[in-house]
Amino acid sequence: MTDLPRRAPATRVGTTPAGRRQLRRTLTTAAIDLFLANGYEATTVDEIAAAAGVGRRTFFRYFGAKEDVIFANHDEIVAEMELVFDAADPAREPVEVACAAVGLVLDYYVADLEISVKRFALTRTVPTLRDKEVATVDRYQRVLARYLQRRFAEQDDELAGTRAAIAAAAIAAANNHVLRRWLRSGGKDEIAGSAEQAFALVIDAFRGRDSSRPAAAATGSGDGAADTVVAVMTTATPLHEVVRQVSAALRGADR
Amino acid sequence: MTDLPRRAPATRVGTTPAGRRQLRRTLTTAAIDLFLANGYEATTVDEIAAAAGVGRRTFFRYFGAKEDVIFANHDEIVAEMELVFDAADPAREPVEVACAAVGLVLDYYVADLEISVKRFALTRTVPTLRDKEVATVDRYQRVLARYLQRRFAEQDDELAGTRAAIAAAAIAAANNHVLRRWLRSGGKDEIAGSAEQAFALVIDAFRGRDSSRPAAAATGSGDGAADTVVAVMTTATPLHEVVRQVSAALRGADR
DNA sequence: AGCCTAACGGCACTACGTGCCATTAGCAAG
DNA sequence: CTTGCTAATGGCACGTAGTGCCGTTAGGCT
Repeated sequence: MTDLPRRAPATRVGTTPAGRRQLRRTLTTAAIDLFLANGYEATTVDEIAAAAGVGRRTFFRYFGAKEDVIFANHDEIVAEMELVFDAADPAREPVEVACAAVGLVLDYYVADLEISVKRFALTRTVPTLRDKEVATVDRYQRVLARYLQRRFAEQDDELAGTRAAIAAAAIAAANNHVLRRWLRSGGKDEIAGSAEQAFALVIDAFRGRDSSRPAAAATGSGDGAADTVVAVMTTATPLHEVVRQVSAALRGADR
Repeated sequence: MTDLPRRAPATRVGTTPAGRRQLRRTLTTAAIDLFLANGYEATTVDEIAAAAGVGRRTFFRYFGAKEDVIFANHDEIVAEMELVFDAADPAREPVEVACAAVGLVLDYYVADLEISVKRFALTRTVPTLRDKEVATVDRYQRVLARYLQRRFAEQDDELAGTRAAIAAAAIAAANNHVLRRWLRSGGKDEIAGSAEQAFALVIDAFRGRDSSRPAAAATGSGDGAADTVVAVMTTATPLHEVVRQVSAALRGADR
């Protein structure tokens, strides 16, 4: 008789994909702000859900665990990385392709500066979240390693597996290092250049030794101790392309 | 009156360090066997404690969390790695020293083949444990990175931080790759040789480049829509240095 | 023999994560 | 407009991890 109805539920936003995305984001921002204000452990899922205007049970339908709430969309990024692999020029250096793919992670972070910086403050402070982030990075890294392993195996590299694992780790580390430095600056530093610089270190270290590729950069060779390379390009050329060209040219010079 | 005493507690083993180590090990092996038999999630801490003949509360005095029980002594390993760094010949290649230090991890795993193999079966299967292991590896990696950063900075490497992070990741990845392959073979494969081989890949990739000096990149600016950059350098110049110069030049050209 | 420190067990409590179910918003069809 | 269906949501209950607290007592010391 006096069955008090449980409660009038808020409007049903999860029916449309856009609505789901919106609510996910609302939950994420609410959680981040609460974490920063009161601490991660001290914040309960109930509070997050209440701040977002939904029930606790709904929170767990959107995020499998409390710690997941600040790491939005790693699945999307992985899927996009796979697309990069599929679309990549098969003649291009595998490590370069992998660097380009992992660069997508940077893009995602840059696109959401506000959240990225706050998340960084949390992952630096809260061990649980740090570990979770490390695990996330490890997933990217395994995707990279699988791709590199395929490519290296094509090149008859008898150490393809080992080299792929090492190179993937190096690429992920380069990405993370640049990313963290940028986040520590609050997103103010220049990032594209330092990313290219860091990736260049990796590419330089793990260049395949399948010798030359055609290059737009000309190599004027002397037969002295050090050959000379003259590269001409316009400032409209994206930096990563510059690096690719110069790298190829130097490789062509049997460096 | 009939105050039934809580229970006759088992003999108090934790008073001596040797006793504590023994009980830790008992808990670890009991946990591993239960995990393998019934699954990680399905095994409760109560069951583990009971199997080891102690109370649930005591379990949490020995391990901070359920997932920690299968990862014994990472603190010891880190401490030992620091010792290796302190005792290392300062003239030796930093990356080599770091490889030697991380080799200690291999030693620990080899010394406990039985547990190592079982733990591996778990970390391969249970996501929670996998993530925990990844986090553990990340701690080693940071220790390596700090050491390498110091050493690289001594060598006036202006990219010491970046290079250290990348090299540390590569070293850790090499170690893990070899370790996992060995564990997958049940500890039957030869390991010392493949470890040397993998480390050689890393050492080769990150050999110190104290030889060459940079060549300046000149920026010839036109005031058209796209400026032109002419970079002149020798092939002895390491690629990362080339990139740095070009990047700086392009940035200087108000890119 | 008597004390003292601390290892241990038990209890209670909070919060996470999940299965289950009733409710009902939003939509499609008549 | 009405009816019916689907699924998003909220509430409830339950198991369990992890923690604070306290009483008990083993093992060592004087």
